[in-house]
Amino acid sequence: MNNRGDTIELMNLPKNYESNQYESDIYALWEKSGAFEPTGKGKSYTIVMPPPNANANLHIGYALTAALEDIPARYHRMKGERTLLLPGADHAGFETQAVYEKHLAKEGKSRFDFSREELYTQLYDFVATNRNSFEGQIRSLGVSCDWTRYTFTLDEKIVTRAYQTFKQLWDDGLVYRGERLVNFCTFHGTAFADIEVEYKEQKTHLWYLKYPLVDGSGELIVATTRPETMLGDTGVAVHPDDERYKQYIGKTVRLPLTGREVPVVADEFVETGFGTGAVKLTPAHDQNDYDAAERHALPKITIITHEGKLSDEAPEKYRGLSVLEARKAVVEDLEQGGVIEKIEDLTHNVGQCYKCGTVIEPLLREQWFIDMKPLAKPAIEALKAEKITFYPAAKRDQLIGYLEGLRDWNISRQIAWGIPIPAFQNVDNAEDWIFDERVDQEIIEVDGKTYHRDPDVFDTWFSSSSWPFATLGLGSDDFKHHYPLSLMETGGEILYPWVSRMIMLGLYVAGDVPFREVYIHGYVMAEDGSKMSKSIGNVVDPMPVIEEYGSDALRMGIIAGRSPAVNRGYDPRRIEEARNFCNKIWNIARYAENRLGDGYTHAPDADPTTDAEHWVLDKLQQTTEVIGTHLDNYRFAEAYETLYHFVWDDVADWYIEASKSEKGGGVLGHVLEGVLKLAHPFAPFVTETIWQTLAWTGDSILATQSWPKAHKADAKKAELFEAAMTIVVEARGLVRALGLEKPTLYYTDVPFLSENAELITRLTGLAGVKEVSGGAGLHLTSTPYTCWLDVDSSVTEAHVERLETQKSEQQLLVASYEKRLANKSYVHQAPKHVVEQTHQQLADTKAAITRIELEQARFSGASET
RNA sequence: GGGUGAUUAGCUCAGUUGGCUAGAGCAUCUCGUUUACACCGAGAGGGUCGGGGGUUCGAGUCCCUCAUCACCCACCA
Repeated sequence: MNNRGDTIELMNLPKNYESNQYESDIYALWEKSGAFEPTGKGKSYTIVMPPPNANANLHIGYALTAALEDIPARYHRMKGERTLLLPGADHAGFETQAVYEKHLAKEGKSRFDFSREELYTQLYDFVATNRNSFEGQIRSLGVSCDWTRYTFTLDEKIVTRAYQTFKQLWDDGLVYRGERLVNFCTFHGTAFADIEVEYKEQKTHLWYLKYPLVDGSGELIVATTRPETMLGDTGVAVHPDDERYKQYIGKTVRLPLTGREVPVVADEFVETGFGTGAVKLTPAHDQNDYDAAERHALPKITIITHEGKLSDEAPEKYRGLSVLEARKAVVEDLEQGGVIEKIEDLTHNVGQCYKCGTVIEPLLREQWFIDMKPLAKPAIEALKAEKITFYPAAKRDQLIGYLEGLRDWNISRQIAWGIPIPAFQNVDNAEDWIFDERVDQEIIEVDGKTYHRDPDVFDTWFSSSSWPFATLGLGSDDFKHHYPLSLMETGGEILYPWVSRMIMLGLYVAGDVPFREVYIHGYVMAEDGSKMSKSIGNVVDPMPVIEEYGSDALRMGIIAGRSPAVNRGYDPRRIEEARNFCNKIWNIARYAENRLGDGYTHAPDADPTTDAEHWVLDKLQQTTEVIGTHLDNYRFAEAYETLYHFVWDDVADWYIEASKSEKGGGVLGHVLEGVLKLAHPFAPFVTETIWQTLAWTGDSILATQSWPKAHKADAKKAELFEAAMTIVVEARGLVRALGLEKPTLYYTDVPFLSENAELITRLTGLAGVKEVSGGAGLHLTSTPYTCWLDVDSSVTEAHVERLETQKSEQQLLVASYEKRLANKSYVHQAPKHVVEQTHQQLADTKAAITRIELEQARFSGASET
């Protein structure tokens, strides 16, 4: 009668790990205990977390980010380093305002219904609500950050830092105000930096226009995709070497519709192969034309306003029309006048606002610019001197290439949600600008003169550039300990806008590179490999995943098999795999706790006695080293895989099974601790939960325990366990392949088998392992120890067949080894250890063949008699 | 146009400086009520590493080239 269920009630813990029962309590325990404050005595390890946008909930990609930042933080903390993982939130300037404007639109309002001050207050409240929810989500992901140092990008210390950096640039003459072409979104009413413009292919036409020469010597034909801009033309350019047009250089053409007379200039930017090789120049509305106009001192006529309408500089009949309306009207009029030579179809890229898709108009506007060349130079030098290590390494060269071609940076934004620019303009003298931090006032008096505040705010990235040292507090104790940061973990999309600028301003303001290492993560794509997007509706929310599978499972499932900077689809099967892994750890602990019993007292240095114990301690030692090396090199997926197979294959499948035949306890307790510690950076919740249930851990917290240390093990005894494993594997194989019914394994005079008899019996499902003085049966061929299974004669034919297959497989190997060793170049040129290895392989394989042949001989002899 | 990355088992992907018979998870097939776990155990099948050249004793790994895909940068008025 099986009364197991009735009598065995030993487990204190439920069978399956129910993550959602423990996670929030465990996080609260960590936070309450101050486990995440930088208290380590060793060297510093610091990550300042790229602050997520405070305007929305986190998406699944943030789970990857969280894991990539938290795993190294927990690992280094356990190694005793002074570890700081500093959290924050980003006001995300324009991003957030765009989100908020959508909210307003739903209520039938727009930003024009409010003053900038009113908008700012509303946005602050809007963001405050959202911050709570994503801070909770970061906790749910188990991120071991120090909340006491939490920083928001509009906190006073950050704002003040932005002012000071601006002032320093101002004093050094690196910031200037100038009228330049800016990328302007006429819908949002703000300018963008070059890298914020998104280019998309558009089908349009190429119009060929005839511009008559004033002297009557003919006409020039220019090609354009924007015929309406001809109203603002101030010249025509041709390539200086273009034979077709040399004769016209210096002459004058008369523009149709406006009648303005403009010069023909020679400029090398013209591509002779495109269009007609003659280019109309509209300096106020095209960057190339602007540059050419600067070189040839041509005037700039603004015919498009910031609202996207034709300006008063355009002929009266077009004024007030939108750009597209004007295009239509202009084309009609040109056709009437016979100016259009032909129209071709053309597909080309058009710059768009990345939020609303409005075509970006290059418009002239007074803005603050930073002179980037002097900032880029030291950054390039630092990168070339390899002061920062990149993962993957190729990103470094990419960044250098970017810095070498850098243009000046427009830091003015015409929005409400941001840090006001601390600059004031003399109301009586437009050229007179002063720096002043009294941004809460619109008008100030200085030296009897009246100044008016610049209504613009900084580009978000301007203040973010100081993030590494602004969060720590330049010159503070934290700064001394933690700057430069160890690691900057971020996505590839902000390599240019953020990473590059942090490096430049870190060097400029703080005098050193801001971080030693940069890890670029790939993106979490939708399951089918496409981009996740709200409009398509394939965005995965991490919270239900955590609810169902647990935070640990999400963390491990999402780093599994990922390489830096490579995009990959979200794979729920990996999450499930990791959930099962958590459960495996859980059940190892249940087994161990039961096995060790209430009377167990933990001794960290318990001596191994059995072969299996020596073996598992040896494995634990090796695994600790391998995981450490992987983590030191930010090979997260490899580290996780190493852990997974150690815990599952070595500990659970072999050691735990072996331990059932043994009495011990000390080593089991030690191995359990080792597993929990090694797994902790990856699966903090389940490991800490278990730690808290252990009788001997007292009030301690796993998160602040030390990383496993070496433990004595006898390599020879470990090898004996490997030998037992080999016997078990082959015996299982024979039992399966030949359909044997619970055979017995016999041997003669093998002490090691006597010692492990019970173990092998149970692991293989044999009737027993017995010593005899002699006998016949199926001999195992994979082990040098002489042992055999007793079987009846019905299976011998299948056995002989199997032997033949095995023999030919081994013979193929022998042939390949012999061929290799016969090659003199190989023997002489390959490294010694590789050649020696081949010799060893050859010997081992030959020995195996000898055993197979011996067995074959036994059976051929048996069948002959 | 320039650049980067990818292409390995049915699927999703590892494979660190060139060196054991190329791996994992999932899926498939077979067997299993062994005192932690069916979110489990034992086994099996499955790949000429995108094509073609080359370097090398040796190439999934390095070089050239072609093809396909993805992304980034620059833009042709």
